[in-house]
Amino acid sequence: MNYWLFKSEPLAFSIDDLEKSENQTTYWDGIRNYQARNFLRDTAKPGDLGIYYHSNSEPPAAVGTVTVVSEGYPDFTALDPNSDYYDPACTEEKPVWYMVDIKLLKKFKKPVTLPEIKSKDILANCRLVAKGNRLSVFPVTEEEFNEIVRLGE
DNA sequence: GCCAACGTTGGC
DNA sequence: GCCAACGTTGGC
Repeated sequence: MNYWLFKSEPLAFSIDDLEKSENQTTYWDGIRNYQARNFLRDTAKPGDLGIYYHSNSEPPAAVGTVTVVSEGYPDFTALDPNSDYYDPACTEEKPVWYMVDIKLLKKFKKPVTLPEIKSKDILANCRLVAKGNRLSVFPVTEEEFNEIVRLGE
């Protein structure tokens, strides 16, 4: 069982978009960073839990919880020339990029803002608050996950 | 809009 | 293999 933080710009795909999706499930596409790719391909498993986080929003905030509902599998948007995420280096045989499916568990009653997260000692070592963190998916500890959930309820 | 941090690219 | 240039992310 792993715990993750999934970061998304709400203008691109918000938690409300996820809520409106069929079965409140979506494929987490567009990851084009090798470290994040490795997490999705090699480590993420069905049943894993995650925090859904809105970046580039006012304020930046954790807004809910999700669960992983698939193994990592090739991100087909990389093969689609019409996709923003098209990567001409990818083929069906060598997909390079991977994604997982995630399902909404619960929207927080109140968003847990980045300043609030930064104010908690328990979350001081979370990668989210690490300087220069740019990964759009990364692991968090069970304690960090539970603390953010507690703050959001 | 600015800029720090970081990943990637490509010339050498 | 080095590293400068460039693009992107994301908080502020």
